[in-house]
Amino acid sequence: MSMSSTIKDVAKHAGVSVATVSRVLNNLPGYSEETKRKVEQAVKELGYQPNAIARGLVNKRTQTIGVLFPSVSSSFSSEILHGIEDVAQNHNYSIIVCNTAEDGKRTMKYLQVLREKRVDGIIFSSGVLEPEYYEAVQAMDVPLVLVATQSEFDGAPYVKVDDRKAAYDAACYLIRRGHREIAMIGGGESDLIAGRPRYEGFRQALRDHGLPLREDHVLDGGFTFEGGCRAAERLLTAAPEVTAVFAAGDEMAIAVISMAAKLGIAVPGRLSVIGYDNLKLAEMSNPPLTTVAQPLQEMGRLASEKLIAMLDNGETAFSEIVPHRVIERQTVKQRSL
Amino acid sequence: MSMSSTIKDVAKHAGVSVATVSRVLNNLPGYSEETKRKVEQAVKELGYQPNAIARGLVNKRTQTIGVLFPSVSSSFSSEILHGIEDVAQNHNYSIIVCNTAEDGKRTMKYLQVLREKRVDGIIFSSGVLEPEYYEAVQAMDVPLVLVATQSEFDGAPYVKVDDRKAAYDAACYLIRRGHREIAMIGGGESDLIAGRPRYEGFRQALRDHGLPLREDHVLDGGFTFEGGCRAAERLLTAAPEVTAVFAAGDEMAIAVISMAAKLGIAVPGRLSVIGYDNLKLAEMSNPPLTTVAQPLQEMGRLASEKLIAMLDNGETAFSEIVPHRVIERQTVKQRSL
DNA sequence: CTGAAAGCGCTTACAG
DNA sequence: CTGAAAGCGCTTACAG
Repeated sequence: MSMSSTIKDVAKHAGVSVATVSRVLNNLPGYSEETKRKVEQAVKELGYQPNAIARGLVNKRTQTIGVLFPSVSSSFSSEILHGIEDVAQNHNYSIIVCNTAEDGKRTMKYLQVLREKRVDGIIFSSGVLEPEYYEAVQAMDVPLVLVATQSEFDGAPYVKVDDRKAAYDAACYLIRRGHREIAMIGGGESDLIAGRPRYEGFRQALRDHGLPLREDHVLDGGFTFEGGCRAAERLLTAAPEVTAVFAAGDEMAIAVISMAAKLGIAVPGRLSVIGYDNLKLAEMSNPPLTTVAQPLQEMGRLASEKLIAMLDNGETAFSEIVPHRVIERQTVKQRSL
Repeated sequence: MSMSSTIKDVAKHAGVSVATVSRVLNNLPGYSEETKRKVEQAVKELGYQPNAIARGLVNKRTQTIGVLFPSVSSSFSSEILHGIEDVAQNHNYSIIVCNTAEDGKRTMKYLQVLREKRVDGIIFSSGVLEPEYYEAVQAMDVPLVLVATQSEFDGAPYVKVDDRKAAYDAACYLIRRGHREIAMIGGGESDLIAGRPRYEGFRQALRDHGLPLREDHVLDGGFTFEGGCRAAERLLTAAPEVTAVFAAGDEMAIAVISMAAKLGIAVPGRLSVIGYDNLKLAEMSNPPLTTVAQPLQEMGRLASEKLIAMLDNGETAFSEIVPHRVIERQTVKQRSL
């Protein structure tokens, strides 16, 4: 094939200098209509494509953003990615996806790669931003935005839901529906981002409604379907008095439903369940899952917009708490009091 | 912050030439242990990070791969992406994700961006490779690998399952389990990649077993949950005689289950269903979904490996049909004959 | 074993 | 309105 042509070829072909070609290509001022025409003609005839790498070298801008996910195949991450990618693409940025697998070594290696590749900015999704990570991005001197997580570091604005409040609302929803013996399956107290705060919100709701807090009704499902199954089995066999459970993640909620079915417990007939996230599988659940929704795609969009505003307009970004809301479907029953 | 240092700074600091620094950085021959030590020392002291953009400009290699998906938030795509990303990362390649949204304009625009950014290769996932797309990547002169799709173009090796055979096997499975009145909900005859072939396999299986082919038992669910619901509703209300349905996609299979539940039809008691794909939601289904599995993550890995073998070793890649298999869970019942 | 120099394909003062 | 030249940060013959 024809060797891909360069700006030099275009200049020669059009009978002008490379400087002039560069100007018309970049819509800078300083050339006649006539030269513009000649250049555009030459570009077309040669099928010229600018080399973004060369451009990046001089501009020190690559028009690419690095995005770090703890897992790239989860429905949770892909929704966020979708939002990020969409606005990025509209603003002429490309996305490099990085799967950290929640592994420190891998994360640091990726940060290194992103640095060498000179990405313009970084989005860090849903994990804890270790000091080590933070320092690494500080060192690369590019803006950082967090999504579905938060941190106390300066210059690390985040966009997320108020987890505590969302969990609080989930519990209140159950209480309003007449439930008194409510259990919770969460992601583990040691997870300070998505674990602990939801337990706290849950406990607070019970307290505020004068309901007794039974710690044996508060379990850890580790945010996975399997963990949710184990926790649900333990709960449902040991505590027949509970009429409702709040699972702080849809996969765990689905696990509760599955386990209930296996144990012959009707949902929502004998057991109500409310989830968290509103993943796509929530509406595909059988019965369809009532859950508190995080606007994941929108969160991705916002994070992307904030980062790009910093990049393109030098704006400073502020953290943003996005609204959650409970989506009523068919897994919660109204109990007569 | 300190301006990020360059190879020149390192050279000066170590008291050698940039050529020498480049050599030790790239493990080329030609320097004493002593200089190597000095250079490494300087690198460390300055916190030097090579600039991959500059390197890319001269090497004409960016160590990045562009991956095109029709949808980036589907469970299907994310599994493939996961596999691709994993092997890419192990071979020092980064992934730029592109969401084509199955839109021609968007796809072409992305191809253009990938060209300007000088990606080393392209993976095209699960859609039809239009001639226009093919020509665009031909013009960029980089290797291309297809995954979960195929095409007749030269130099477009693919890795996929044998859709026709997989559908054939799904139907056979149902037949072996004693079913005679079998329906199918597919993705539409006009989809030549994942639609038509599966209908063909299905029909062939019935024919080979001397079962009558009722075209009113063959519907189009468009590969979506909603489409699956509509098709299932139509089918289940109009054809009470069917005892089993093959849904050529897990989401549609789940839709059948949901619709059956809504209609008071027990699964698998009165209706058996087998899906296709083995997405994560298949095991979370209630009851757990029997389905024919495509090894999506592995397919992504293979595609990535093939592309990288072409890139790094100049190997030529061949198309590969990967094995499918039916995963038995709990939605198909054995009927006594 | 080592360095000076050209070159990758652009952009951007600077001078006219 | 236009061009010559320097420079972005590397790699790679070439010469020694």
